Amino acid sequence: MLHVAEAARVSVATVSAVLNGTATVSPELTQRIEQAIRDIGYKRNAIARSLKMGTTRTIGLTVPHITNPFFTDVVSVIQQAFDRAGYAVMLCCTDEDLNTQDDQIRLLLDRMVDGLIVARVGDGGILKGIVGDANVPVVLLDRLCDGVDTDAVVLDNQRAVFDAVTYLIHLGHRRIGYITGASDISPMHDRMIGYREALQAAGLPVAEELIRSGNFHEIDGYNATMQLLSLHDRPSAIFSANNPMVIGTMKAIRDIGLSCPEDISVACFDDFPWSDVFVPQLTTVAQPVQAIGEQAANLLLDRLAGNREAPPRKLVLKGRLMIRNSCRPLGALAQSVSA
Amino acid sequence: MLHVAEAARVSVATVSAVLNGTATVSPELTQRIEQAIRDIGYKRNAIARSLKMGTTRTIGLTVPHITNPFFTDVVSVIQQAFDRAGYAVMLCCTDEDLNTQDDQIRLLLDRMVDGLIVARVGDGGILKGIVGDANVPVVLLDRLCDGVDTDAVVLDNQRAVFDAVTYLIHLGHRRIGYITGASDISPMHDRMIGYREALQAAGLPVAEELIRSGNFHEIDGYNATMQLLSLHDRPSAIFSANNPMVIGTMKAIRDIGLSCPEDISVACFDDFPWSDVFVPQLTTVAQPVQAIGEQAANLLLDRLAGNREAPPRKLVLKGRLMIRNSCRPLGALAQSVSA
DNA sequence: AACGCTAATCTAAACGTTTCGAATGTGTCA
DNA sequence: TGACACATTCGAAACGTTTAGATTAGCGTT
Repeated sequence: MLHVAEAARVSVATVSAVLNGTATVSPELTQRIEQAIRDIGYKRNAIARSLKMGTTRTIGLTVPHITNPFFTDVVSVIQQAFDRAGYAVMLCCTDEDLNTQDDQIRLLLDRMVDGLIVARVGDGGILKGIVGDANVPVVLLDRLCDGVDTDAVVLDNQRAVFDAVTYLIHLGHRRIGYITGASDISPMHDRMIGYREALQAAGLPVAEELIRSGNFHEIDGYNATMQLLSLHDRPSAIFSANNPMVIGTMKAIRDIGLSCPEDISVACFDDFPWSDVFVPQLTTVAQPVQAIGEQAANLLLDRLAGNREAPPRKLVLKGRLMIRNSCRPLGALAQSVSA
Repeated sequence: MLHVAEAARVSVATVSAVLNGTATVSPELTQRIEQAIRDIGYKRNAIARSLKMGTTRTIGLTVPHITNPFFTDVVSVIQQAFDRAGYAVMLCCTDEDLNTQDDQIRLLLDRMVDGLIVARVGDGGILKGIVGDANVPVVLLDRLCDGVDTDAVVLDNQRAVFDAVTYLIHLGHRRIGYITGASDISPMHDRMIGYREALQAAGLPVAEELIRSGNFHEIDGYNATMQLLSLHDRPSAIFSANNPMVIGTMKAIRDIGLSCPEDISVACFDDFPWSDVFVPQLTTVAQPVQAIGEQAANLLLDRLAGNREAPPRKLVLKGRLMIRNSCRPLGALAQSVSA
């Protein structure tokens, strides 16, 4: 900027003024300065600007796993939204590990991000400390957090699973296996409630041996399914509470020599682009990823625009059951269908 | 830092010294300073540090689409690698659009990223200007760029497609449809050569009507496949040169009332987690995503570590044909197999 | 006791912006 | 003609670090 000022024979203050349009400067000088900027190929140093202004126009985004297609899609939407608003996005993957998440949040705060969108992990860790206390607004994504009262956008997980399991019950299924992630994650907790309530609402018992818990990974889904299928009275349907785990479920079914939906019905949480391309076409609970991402971005952008005082806002969106052909009717229903 | 210095009754220079270990300071003061840091909860301002040091310990990463599973995986690997090295990653999606890419590269450079990893789009745009000229090292990912002579890691695309198409020919296929992306993207260009060479090596003609070009999206693959399948002498196999497009291919086959592999064989570029879970299990060319991401990260980290003078390094990795059951033998071969 | 050497600490400039308040010039009005 | 308002422009401080070079203190030598 100094060079530009010299070339245009003005002070740096004037250059700054035309750059930001913050004061009226004569057409003549404006012209000279713009010319000098072009000649020199000057680019304003955003770091220096950030230091002075106290804002970086950068936000931090942390997700457990970017390879989970749900998060992939949401990250993509969020990135686009902030891009439009002139913000950069720093992306971190926490690998479902609380220490990693804490490290990365520290990394982001050190770099003075203006805001944070967090699909949190564990019990929240340092997140609890920075919400409210600090000056950086936080939006929780997908997962609420005890003791962290801030903006959030989540799914009505309970209702979504309730609907899906009720659908299975209507098809005639009575013993429905359920594979979940760690229950200290709010969506997993809520989904579990939805499962239990659906059974209870239909007057069915909740058999604890049909409930298996894993750590979100494909291998966990595989092992859980193996256990369910070796039960002496094995389930006729399995609901898998997240996407990577259902891959494990499908592989376990294949490896054990069964097929879906003939021998066992499968439904799962999270839709993905291939859902209706292959056989079986999976019945899933689709999350409105576009809306989730946009709402999260909007909540944060609103705070960044200065609206700091509004009380925390919690947006709850609805899932949608995508009925395909991975679940088959049982008993009397099966008769009427095949007839 | 000023507050820490006052609390510990020392100068800021001394605080800086213990923070960075850049000078010997007495145990007594060290102790006092560390105590003050804890008391105050002081965190060093990375922006001010960046301004002074001229380095941000942040890199920029741009990819065309993060929802393409190939890029998802590579982004994930790269993010982890830089995380380990204490770098933050700014992620941008260019949406296969050159102007968007230029905007985002400018955004990243404004923010003074220390380096750039780019899966470029279009003809490179301002990329050409910043390589060599500027002080920020650039690593090309997946896609080379004419006129941009810098570090790169790519696949041997030509060979990979050559092998895949040769495999189809060995199965007895003679008319093999080929669906590609824009040919100004180096991988697409190279893959096309591999396709042509495989046919030529087998003494087969290259029928131009079997070659269709799209813009990487599912819908493009769908339309191209529709066209191929309505040819009066339709192909017996289709090779789709990227992942989103093969979804379109599968949907088109389904919608037109055919099935894979009975009526038409399909193979494609890029493996994905579901490849072997559903029916048909897709035969794919798997890229070594882990290696690609790590090598790209290593190339850049090496430059960041100060090795600026070494000539550009180009790493070419091998793809791997994952033979599953989406391609069936034809003619005499089919006889012997079914016998 | 004067000297030099080393180790520990500090002062102050610099990084590249923004912005407040001061300075300068021009025109208007009494 | 002098006073005043207004429009432009500028000087310099500030943002929070790092670091070169200055200063000080302690100690062993002669």
